[in-house]
Amino acid sequence: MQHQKLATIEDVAAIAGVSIATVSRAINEPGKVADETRRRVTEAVAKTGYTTNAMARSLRMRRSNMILILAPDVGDPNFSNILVGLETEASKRGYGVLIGNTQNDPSRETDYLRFISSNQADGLILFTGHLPYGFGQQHGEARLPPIVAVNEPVPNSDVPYVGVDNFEGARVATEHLISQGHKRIAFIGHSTSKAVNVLREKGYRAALDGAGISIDPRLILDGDGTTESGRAAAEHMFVRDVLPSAFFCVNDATALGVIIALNTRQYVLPRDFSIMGFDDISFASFVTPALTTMKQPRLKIGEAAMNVLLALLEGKPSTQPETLLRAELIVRSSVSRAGRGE
Amino acid sequence: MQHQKLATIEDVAAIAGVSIATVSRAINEPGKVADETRRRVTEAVAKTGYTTNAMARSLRMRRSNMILILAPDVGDPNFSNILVGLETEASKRGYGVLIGNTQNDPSRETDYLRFISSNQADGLILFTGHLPYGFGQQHGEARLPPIVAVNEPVPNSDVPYVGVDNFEGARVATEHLISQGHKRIAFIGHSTSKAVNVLREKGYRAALDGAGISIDPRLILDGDGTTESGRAAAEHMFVRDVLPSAFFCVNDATALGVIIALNTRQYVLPRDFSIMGFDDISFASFVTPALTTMKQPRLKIGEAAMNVLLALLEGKPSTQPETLLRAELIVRSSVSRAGRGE
DNA sequence: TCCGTCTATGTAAACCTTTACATGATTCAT
DNA sequence: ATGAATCATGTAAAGGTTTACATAGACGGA
Repeated sequence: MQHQKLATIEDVAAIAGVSIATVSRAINEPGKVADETRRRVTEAVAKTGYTTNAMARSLRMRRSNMILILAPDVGDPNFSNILVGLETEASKRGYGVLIGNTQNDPSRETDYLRFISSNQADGLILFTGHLPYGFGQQHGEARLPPIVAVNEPVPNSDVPYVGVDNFEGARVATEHLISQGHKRIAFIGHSTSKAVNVLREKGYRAALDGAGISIDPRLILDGDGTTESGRAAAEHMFVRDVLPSAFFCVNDATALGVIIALNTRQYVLPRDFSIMGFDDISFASFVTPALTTMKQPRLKIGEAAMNVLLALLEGKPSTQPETLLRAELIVRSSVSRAGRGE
Repeated sequence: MQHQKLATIEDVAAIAGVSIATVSRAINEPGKVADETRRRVTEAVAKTGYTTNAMARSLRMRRSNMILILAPDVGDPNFSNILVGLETEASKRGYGVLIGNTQNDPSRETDYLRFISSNQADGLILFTGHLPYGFGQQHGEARLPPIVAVNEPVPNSDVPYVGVDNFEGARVATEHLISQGHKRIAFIGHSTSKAVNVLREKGYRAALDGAGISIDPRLILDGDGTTESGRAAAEHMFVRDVLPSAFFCVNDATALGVIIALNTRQYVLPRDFSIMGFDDISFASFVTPALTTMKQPRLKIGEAAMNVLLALLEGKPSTQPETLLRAELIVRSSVSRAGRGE
């Protein structure tokens, strides 16, 4: 009773009194079949509950209508919201979504290639920022399928990229601080190694330039995007006693670190200092003070990325190398007007 | 150049000078093949970069080595951490993981059945708390594959369930409050419609019973698990002026609502009131005061659920109808010793 | 020496589609 | 009336495996 022998196209053909080719056509290209025949087939399908066997179809057609999504950490909330967009769009177009958690482990990355090399997936979405280890090796190794990178671009490649416009978002964020009267604005999270950090810093600089505010290098501090690095950077400023009136942090996690440092030093926020984050991760609205930040359009990023990939799969040449979506300014309470004329 | 015609088992057979049957055996049942032959096949595989076509294999073997995961909201952080466990365990055993976001939409649920009925997935993990709409209909409709329910059991069914032990967790949480000297402990989140809420309330009652504390029905308030319902419930207590010294909330979201209500009323926490949550969602450590709560073993839940499903797939009879995992008490700062002798 | 057993391998069917090509009927233009 | 073109359908191959069954050789015991 486990497997009650599902109806095949042959059963349908027998009942409808036609050949299996006609059944296939009636289902996939209804226009190519006479009205009366189509009716009989439809009826037979209904009677048997026939549903076409995806395996046989994939084998014959050499494609699976599946998309493989590779991410270093599937548990990352930032990822999962983008996933919703990816999945929604894929499902709309009849594609299924396969996920692989690489944990930045090369052997796991290689392992997932089997989905590609055995035709189990037609396309690939990468959150890892690099091609899976083992790709494009010698002959016989997995060929490159259509690929789209999300969040982290793949350097030195022509893989199309979809993500938030970090430069523009950082500029808007910094301009918001400027519009509140801030002139001494720190940037926490300088890093030459992460593309995201670099772009956001550029946006920060562009905003200050645009407002004719000269940049004080002592207000630009290193960070790696973690809460701890944010805390350490803020602490460092107090030790050196070079203080800003506002902190623009490379991301919300860093901003949280800054808030912790300032709270620890008994400052009242946002009276004494303003803080601006980037990302709008889920806890941003729960910190005290609630974090003013730039919201990543995660759903849209997912949808856009999947659409780019599906276009590629349909053979449409990739239109543009990257698709950038705007971040949205979310005003909460961690930013106030500059007080002491700084 | 798109498809460079991957090597097939036939190519390997030709190079190794054996039949395709032998190649298949050399790969899948190495013991059944002579050492020398096995060596030649292995060599030929290496030379061609052969990798078995999963579609053909699935077609022949009538199983896909894929698991379909259906969840109402894939973006839910609670889900995504469980997903990590599910995926890890599946991947270890050579299974792929397919995900479907139902958004509680019956038509989407039905839509995903195609994966089952076309043999694209061998088993099903359900987060939805009910069988997909359209299941078990008349003949021809999708047959039930092996299924495991996670987080929300499927009522009136024999679907095995894996989740946290809500009763036990709630008891431990309440006992913790009691151990801190609290006697007037409110329960926020009473509901007869959600299994989770009912179980947690039972745990709460059991702890009070165990400590010989009589239950004041006025301290048990309705809620649906949302932050707003928590805020409203706390507010309600002040209006009626029936006050506890501690709040045990059905989940962290509710606890957040209570904290917001108390902060708004200018109480100092946890000096004036203690608050205990359940779940340990990501923001729990960032609220002020940081929330003491019961941590769900999400990773383990995922792993356990997948293992139950895989056992089912291997034909092992389901051992027990439900697998309950213990929640862990996470002490932060929202609970303090009872102050005013209450 | 002969027979039965065991081992290693090969042959071919089955899994279920899609689709190139063939066929026969019908329509249309000349 | 005839040939070409169009249309609806059928036949059969191809897609790449796994595996039941067949075969043949080696081996051991009587």
